[in-house]
Amino acid sequence: MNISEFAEIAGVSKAAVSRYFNDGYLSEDKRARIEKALKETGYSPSVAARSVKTRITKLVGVILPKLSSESCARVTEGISEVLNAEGYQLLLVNTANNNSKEVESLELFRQNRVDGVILLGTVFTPLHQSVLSKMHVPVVIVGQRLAGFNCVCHNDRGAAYALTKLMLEKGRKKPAFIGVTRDDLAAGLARWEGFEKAVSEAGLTVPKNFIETAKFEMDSGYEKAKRLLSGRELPDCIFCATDSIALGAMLCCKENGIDVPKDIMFASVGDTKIGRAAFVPLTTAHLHYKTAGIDAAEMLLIELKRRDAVSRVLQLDYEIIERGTTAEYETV
Amino acid sequence: MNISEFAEIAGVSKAAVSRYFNDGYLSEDKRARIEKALKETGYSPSVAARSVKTRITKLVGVILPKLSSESCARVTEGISEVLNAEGYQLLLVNTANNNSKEVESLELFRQNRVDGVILLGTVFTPLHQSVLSKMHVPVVIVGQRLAGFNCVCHNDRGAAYALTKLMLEKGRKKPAFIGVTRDDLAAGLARWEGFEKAVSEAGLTVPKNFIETAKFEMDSGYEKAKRLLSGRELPDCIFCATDSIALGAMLCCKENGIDVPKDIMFASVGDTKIGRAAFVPLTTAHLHYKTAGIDAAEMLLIELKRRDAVSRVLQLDYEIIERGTTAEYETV
DNA sequence: CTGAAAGCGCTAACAA
DNA sequence: TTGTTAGCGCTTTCAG
Repeated sequence: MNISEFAEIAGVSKAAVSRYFNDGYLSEDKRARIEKALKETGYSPSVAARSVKTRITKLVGVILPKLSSESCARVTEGISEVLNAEGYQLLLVNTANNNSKEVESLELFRQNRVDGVILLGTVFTPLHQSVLSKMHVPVVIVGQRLAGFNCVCHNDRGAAYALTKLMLEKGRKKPAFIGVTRDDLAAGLARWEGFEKAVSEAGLTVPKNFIETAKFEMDSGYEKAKRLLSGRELPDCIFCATDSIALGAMLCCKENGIDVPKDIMFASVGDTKIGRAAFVPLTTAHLHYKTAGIDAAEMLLIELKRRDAVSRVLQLDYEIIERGTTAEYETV
Repeated sequence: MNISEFAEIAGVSKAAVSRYFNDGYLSEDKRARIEKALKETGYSPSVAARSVKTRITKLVGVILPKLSSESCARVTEGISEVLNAEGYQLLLVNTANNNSKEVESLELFRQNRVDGVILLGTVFTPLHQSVLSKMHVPVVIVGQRLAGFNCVCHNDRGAAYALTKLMLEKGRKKPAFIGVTRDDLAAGLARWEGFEKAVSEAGLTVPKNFIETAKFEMDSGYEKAKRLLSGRELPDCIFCATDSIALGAMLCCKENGIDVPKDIMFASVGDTKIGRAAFVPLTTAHLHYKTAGIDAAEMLLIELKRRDAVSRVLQLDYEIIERGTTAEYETV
């Protein structure tokens, strides 16, 4: 049914119906008649037709690297909560860690289809920059900071620093690092820098073979740990960029009869469920993922209202959660 | 820019442009001119305007109870993979376990906005039935079976049966059960039935206080286990409806000095990451979540093409993964 | 406060 | 093959 048919049934004009749905002037009489007809017919206006006129879609595009990653899912939950409450719907794109698909989706959104975009960023290429800067709708980036754009990000550097320091202060002298690609400025580079800072402040140096770069997966953490543990000398603590990586590495230790935390301490960033129930509960830095989603959505909402040119960066702090993987070892 | 302006720039008619984007007849000459202009201007047609005419949105609504649940995320990944490849986008609604929001979203989608709906179902009320049957677009339900609708579901009963049987065959005589609400016909009722079947086939009965109903969370599993363990007599094996619940319950055992699997064996359904890295690796039934998503998407795609009246039910089988929580205890 | 009427940007039937 | 033209369902002036 379209607006004309419905208007006829309700016994009012098309314009009255339109006004009913768009807070226009309307007498109580007409309003009542429309409401009655609404109940009878179940009519609801076509979103598409409305968008043609108003250029408003009430759609927000969300681009994320991996849906089944707990952190991404949490961010998206936060986004969804805020945006749904404001009558927006999420257009979700899961790039499956395919960087070029990120750009594709941006291109797709650049045209029309959405009122705004939230991008859970990973690695930014010049292509990203160029597409992003040509965007006609407001964009908020989550998890990364990109000059000139609205960002909600975490204190990756601080978290990595604090965790590494924690282990070194417990007397560990041979720290190792399993990170992710430093092309990822947040989870890769910043966490690396934090680790490095703590290490050098402690007057230590890390041999090259104590540094590994993994993928964002447990299996990869396992593999890298295997290499780490195959050397002549073992590290006595390992900082991992993510909980999954840490868990994989810990599994490798377990298999090789290496005791955690006695022989090797572990700490990583993320505070995902997996770390809590691990065979040795994982010391981690809680990042406020859901809050990041909420804040990003609110930032977007603000942009949607008053589009000013100034871009903002919001950094959320972390929280250290000490668990078994960094427990002091009691000398008997 | 709209189609008229673009047509002018390209030096062709509106119709030619429209045909270019809709596989109509077009001479090579015009095609080339349009492509050239496309590069220069970056024009792309308005999806909304197109939808008004064609009544096709290329949007599929996905309704799910909890985004940050690994199983839901996996299903959605599968859906996304298939649908994106066919040029569809996902309109995601996270109901946050709010059953009435499920109905609301269906209502929202019932009107227009989407070409089809995939519903990751939990508990169906009569209201669901009524809204679903009034849907104007094809619907596929994942994870539940609802008479008269297209469903992709798991063999919950079989998985629960097999896991319980596995523990009983290892000589356990006092099985307990931590499930979820039986209003959830799949994860609740069917898994309960599977458990019951194995138990009664073994000639055992389960005392009332060995049956608990938890929420879909680790904490809830913990709480319920606490009650279970506070009784005079302890169970010697516990079947849990989900991995999270099992993990929570196991954590409770650990705190109380109860050995897993020696004192109590555990098994549950889901095969989520969390179970693999647990302090005792969890015996579980792998449900093919991603495959379910893929199959559901394909089912929807078929419906989208030829809308016949017949509804189909696709049941995916499980796979038992034996790990430490059901390891034989060696009598020394 | 109301309704008629002119579009929004696109598609598709039609005649050429 | 092509261009003209009449809508798709809605919003929004504008004159009442």
